[in-house]
Amino acid sequence: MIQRPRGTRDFGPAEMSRRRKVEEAMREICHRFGFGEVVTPTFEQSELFTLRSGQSIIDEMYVFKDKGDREMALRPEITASVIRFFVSEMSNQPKPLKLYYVGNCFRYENPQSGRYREFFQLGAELIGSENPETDAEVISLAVHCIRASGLQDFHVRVGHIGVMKSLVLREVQDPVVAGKVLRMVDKEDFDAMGDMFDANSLSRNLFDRITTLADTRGGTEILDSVDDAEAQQYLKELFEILKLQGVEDVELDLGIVRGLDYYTGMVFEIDAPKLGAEKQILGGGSYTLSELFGGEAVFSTGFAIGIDRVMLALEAEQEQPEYTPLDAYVVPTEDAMRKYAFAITSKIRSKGLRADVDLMRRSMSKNLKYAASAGARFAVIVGKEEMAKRSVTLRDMKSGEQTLVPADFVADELEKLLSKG
RNA sequence: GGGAGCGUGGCGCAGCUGGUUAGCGCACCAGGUUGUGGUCCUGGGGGUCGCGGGUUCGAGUCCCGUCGCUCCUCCCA
Repeated sequence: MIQRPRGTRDFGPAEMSRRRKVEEAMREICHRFGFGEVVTPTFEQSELFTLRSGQSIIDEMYVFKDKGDREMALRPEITASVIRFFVSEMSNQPKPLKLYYVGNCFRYENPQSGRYREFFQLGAELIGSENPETDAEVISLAVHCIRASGLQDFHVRVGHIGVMKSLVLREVQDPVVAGKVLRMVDKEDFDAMGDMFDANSLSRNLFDRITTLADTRGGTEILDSVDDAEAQQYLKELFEILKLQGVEDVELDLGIVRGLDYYTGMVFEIDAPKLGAEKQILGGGSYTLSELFGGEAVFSTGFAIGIDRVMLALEAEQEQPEYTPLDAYVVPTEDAMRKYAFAITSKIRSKGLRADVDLMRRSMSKNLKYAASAGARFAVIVGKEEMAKRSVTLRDMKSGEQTLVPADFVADELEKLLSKG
């Protein structure tokens, strides 16, 4: 038996139906916000990703040499591809550019709950603008996407890495040491940071200010305690606009610090508290990546949603909706009626309804049983008596109620009954 | 990279200290039922007990190894 590769999943029809609904709802929100879809390759030259995230990620990617001896990687994320696409082919488009994507990504990691080697992301990038309203627009889009999925319990945190960066760069003279400090803050490794402070004879006072800042979170009222005047003003405007867009309940969290250099200011995360260990369902922020890929410096703000985790969070908080893949299942009462059954089925399908018909030459009794277990909302009984009157019987599989309808109007009648629920 | 738990028909499981033809529930297929499912009855198909080795007269059961799954830690683009 061939096994499924580690960390990958098969999705059956019922699960795909739920996933597609969530994905569709999010896409719809993206379109409403004026974002257009892009699709980029599933694999890229691996350099694209090491440029963005550093050499160390090579161990966590699926890398391979193609037949022309080029080093390729299955994409571990999609932002890098979108920015590559922008730099090489869309940089002369009118700004701002609003792009979104949905796709599978691959990371060679140890699988666990909410973490897979193949996973799915929906993300958006707003390219060419840098100001509070731009960031607010992107956060608002992100929050609306999550809301559209149906998830109730989620938590939005917004931070600004400029506050921490300016504090560290201002107080630590050696830029190499400053970089180390920032990375340690990112990893919340304050023990190691303390040791390094001692080794470089940096003041205990600065250490305390950094840890305090990393711990600063709360409502907009804590904005007043931000001692970086520029960031303070920026965040004030950002939160104001968010509120006007109906996005409240956003926590300010100055502890969100990304170690990577291209993050410029605002950073944000959303988690679903019900998920436990892997509870982050979305991450984003503003950055400048384009010059890394050989373009001019262009500011962008973007985010990516972990669709798999959103699905897990939805499962954790709500009953799964019943899967009814068929509006009608057509049942001939006897062999002589089978050909009519196909004609009726075709008639129903052509009206856009989901219909199926017996292909196993089963008895009527078994067919009704099958119709129920296959999740058909109605059975359409095609029998001799009805056909004599050019009619068929519709049977509501929930109530058992039956109605005789003219064969020519099956689909219309079904539509009417379906709309009643 | 470190740790924990688990591998027996499609799914969920039982199988006591080793003992003869490996079971149960659900699901699937058929018949009872040549015009009525979500009741019932009967029958049927489907398992090299994850894999390899060892101990033994005999291994699903004990020992060693190995692979896989799940979760935690770690890491996070």
